[in-house]
Amino acid sequence: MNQELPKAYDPALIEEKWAKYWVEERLFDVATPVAEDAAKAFVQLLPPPNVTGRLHMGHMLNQTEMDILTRWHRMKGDTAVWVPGTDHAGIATQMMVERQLAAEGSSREALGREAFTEKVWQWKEQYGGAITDQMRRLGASVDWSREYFTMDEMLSVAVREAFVRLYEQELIYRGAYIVNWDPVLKTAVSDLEVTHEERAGKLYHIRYPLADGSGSIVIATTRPETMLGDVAVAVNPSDERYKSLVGKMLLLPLTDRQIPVVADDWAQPEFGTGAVKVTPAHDPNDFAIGQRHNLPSPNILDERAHIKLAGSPYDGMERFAARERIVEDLRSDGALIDIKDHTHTIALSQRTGVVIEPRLSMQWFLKIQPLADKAIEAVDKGHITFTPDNYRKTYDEWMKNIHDWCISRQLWWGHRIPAWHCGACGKLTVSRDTPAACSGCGITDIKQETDVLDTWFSSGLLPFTVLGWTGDPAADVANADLAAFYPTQLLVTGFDILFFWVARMIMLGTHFMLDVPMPDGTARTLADAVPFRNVYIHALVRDANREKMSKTRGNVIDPIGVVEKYGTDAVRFTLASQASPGTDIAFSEARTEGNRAFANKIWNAARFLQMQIERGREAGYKVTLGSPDSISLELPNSTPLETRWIFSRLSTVCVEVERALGEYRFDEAANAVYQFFWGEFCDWYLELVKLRMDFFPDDTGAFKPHSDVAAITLGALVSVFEAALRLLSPFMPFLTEELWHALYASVGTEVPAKSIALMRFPQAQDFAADATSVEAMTILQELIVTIRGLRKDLAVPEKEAAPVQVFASNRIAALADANAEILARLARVSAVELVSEAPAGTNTRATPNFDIAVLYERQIDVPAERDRLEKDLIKFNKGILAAEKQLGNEGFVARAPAHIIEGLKKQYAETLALRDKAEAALAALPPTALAG
RNA sequence: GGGCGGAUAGCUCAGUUGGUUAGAGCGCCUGCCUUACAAGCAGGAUGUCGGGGGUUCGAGUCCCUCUCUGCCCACCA
Repeated sequence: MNQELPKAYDPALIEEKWAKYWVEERLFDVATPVAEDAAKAFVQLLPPPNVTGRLHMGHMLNQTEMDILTRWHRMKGDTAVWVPGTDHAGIATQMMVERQLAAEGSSREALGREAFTEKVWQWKEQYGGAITDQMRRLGASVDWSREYFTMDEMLSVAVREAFVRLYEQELIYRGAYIVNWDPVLKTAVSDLEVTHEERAGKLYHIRYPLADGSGSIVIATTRPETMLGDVAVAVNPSDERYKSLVGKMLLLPLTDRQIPVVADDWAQPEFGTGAVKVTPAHDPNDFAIGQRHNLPSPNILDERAHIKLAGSPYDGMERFAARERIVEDLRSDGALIDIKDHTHTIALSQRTGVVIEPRLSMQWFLKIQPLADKAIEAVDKGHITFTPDNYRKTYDEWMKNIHDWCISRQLWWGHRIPAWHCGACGKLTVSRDTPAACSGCGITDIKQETDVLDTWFSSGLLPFTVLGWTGDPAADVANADLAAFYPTQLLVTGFDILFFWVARMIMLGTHFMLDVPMPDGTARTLADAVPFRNVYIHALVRDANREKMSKTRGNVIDPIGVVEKYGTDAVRFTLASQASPGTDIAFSEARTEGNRAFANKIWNAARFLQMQIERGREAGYKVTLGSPDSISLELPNSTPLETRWIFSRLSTVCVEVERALGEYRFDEAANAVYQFFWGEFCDWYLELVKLRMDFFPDDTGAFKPHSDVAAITLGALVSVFEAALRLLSPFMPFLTEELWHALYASVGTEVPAKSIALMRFPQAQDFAADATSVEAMTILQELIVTIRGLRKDLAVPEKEAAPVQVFASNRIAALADANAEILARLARVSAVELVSEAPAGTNTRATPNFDIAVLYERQIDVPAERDRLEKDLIKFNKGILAAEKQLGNEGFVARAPAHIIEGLKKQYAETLALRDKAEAALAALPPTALAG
């Protein structure tokens, strides 16, 4: 019945098993809570990965952090809900399928819209689950019953509702404006989807002659090909050079058109020639000039950014080819005056990398200012907090300079805009449901808008749409999920989508949820309309050399790869232990290896326990596992020192972990449990426990009579370990699950829950704090370490026991005497002799608390000892000097707090004593022949 | 052009509202196969806290400045 654990930790043997178990048992599904549980809700929305996505290190960090927090809250008794889902990712997914079609020799156009969309759905069904499958494998404790896809029917209805409401509120408008056009995707993209890059380019100086032949103006441009769309040349009204020319007509070279010279402040006299050509359809600034001067906006580029100008020799030419031709033609016409080198930033499409073409086109926009105002206020008033806090400023800066959001995309994959065009009267019918007829003239021959919505429009609504928001106040106020789970508590995400997603959720969340009354029917305030209360922005995961991971660099670390190599728990722990807010993470395999060693350490501690339990049982000791929340509050009188100590330490670690996780200091939390488990529980407690649990039968096969100490220790050992597993569980869910079940199996008790994840998170008050024992233990540890060090210097063989002399205060001497067994075990001491004065000789060591001597015939290595003492002396003297300087400083004595002064005085006295001893020891060293 | 961050041991990083003589992991050196663990145990070495200046009784921590280095935002042809 008691299955023995394999000797070495092997994540492959346990992880898949538990990952499957957690999902199949639906352990993390959360039903809509009753009111009192709603108050304890801890809700997070997973930043939805793209359906096309593959898990990368950033995801894994994000999910590790979210999972640690979710598991922690769940174990604390909160209603922890982590809602997973995937994003339809309009552009990315469409590109993916188009690429596939191209490989098959087909294309989206060949299929037609309906068949293509069908094809994308098929693709999604087949491959779209890859990333969520990876999440399952990594054990993310999400509520799979609430999994969503952004194009699910419920969410699509909500998107239409949101769109129509915004339209009705006159916050959505349609119009012809300059947008960022991606000529490869043949769609508009938002400002955020454009990146800027500095490149070496040319500034072309071109002469535009005056129509009356009286002269000319030389303009400067980086994009000569757009001259075909010029409608004017602008000069600054204050520019004396051109003042007389304003209002005159120019002959546009290579064409038969005439264009006016206009005066506009935009033209800067210092730049180029001070005269700028105006191409309203292909430059946002020129568009503005055109508006100011009532100029036409001829569009000379098609959706592929090829010249589209009927009758022109350039018609059909690709834009850069056209540029070359036009420059050549201008040159032969003598209109090209000069070409200067000119570095400037150019706009690139984030998705395709192609140069963005500013292009006048009909698009849908969201009027952002009213939404932004509320979103700014929500953060200003502290309804939403950012960690690290400096992102609040970044957010604020962006929000205050925000432009209207182009929400339409000329794609086929996505939420199709719910607007219908009427060919007869031209009126738009915007409607939640497919309208039967035009709302203007009533004809039935209306056509739905072909554009779809920007993916971020739907993801910006998620915090409330995933909870079933309908837009109908009566229904929404009665919606128990919305009541219990909105606002969500926390959003964990990367800074890269701060504007794309976080800011939009805040804007759309406050906008729509303000209209939904509170569950008790009262009006909702901004404080409760926000989509989340806290935003934790996590770091970027870089490679071990701090290089940004990228496909082109070829340094992308596949999380699944490292997980297979080291185990999910080790990778999680590595990420957590490096996740300090504000700094990027340099992911190192060496560190992961170290944490796999940690997992192995835990594993072997469990094996040790199993062995002890088994031996104890053979010797007739009964082991039980009590209720986890009252393990050690009252310890029997005969409880040995180290057990009092370990419970007290456990209590302290609980405080540290609780604080650290509360501040999103995953690194500090992870380091605290690591240090506790390895540095205290394993290194000290387990070693001391061996001393107490002498379960072995003697030569005759008989066992010793039962001792209280053995019984108490065995019980405590099991309890501490069980609690430690719970403490570790949010960080290393697989390993702790496995060992927790194994522990109960060896004790012979049925597990009190289906999973350790459903158990109580250890709390400081669950364990007896005992400052006296901690202090005593600390002294003992110091004694042991000192003796070990001295033994080493004396070259005492590890196995050999040696007697020691201890000179110390009565209290410490008594402690050493009373715990001679411990010294014997951990420092290989054969006898402790308390002496009344400091021992002298080369076999001694002095510390502030005690002096000790290891009695051993062999002498210390004299030159090495001299070296050591001299180094010590330098250090002591430095300390003494510093202390004297400070203590001699009147200002310090007068103003520093008392405890600082006392501390310094004490340390000063100690250092003086240590220096004297070191000097004496140095003087007492036998002379050595110096070798040169 | 604006804004934000970083510089601490060989490497990767912690370092609370300023408080005693600065830490961890990895790596390195030495000795141990001590029955939970060699993915281990024990012991050890290692720093002008980027440079300069200032505030303060006291600065890795606050201010100024310089150097180096990341990142974000930006419609100058």
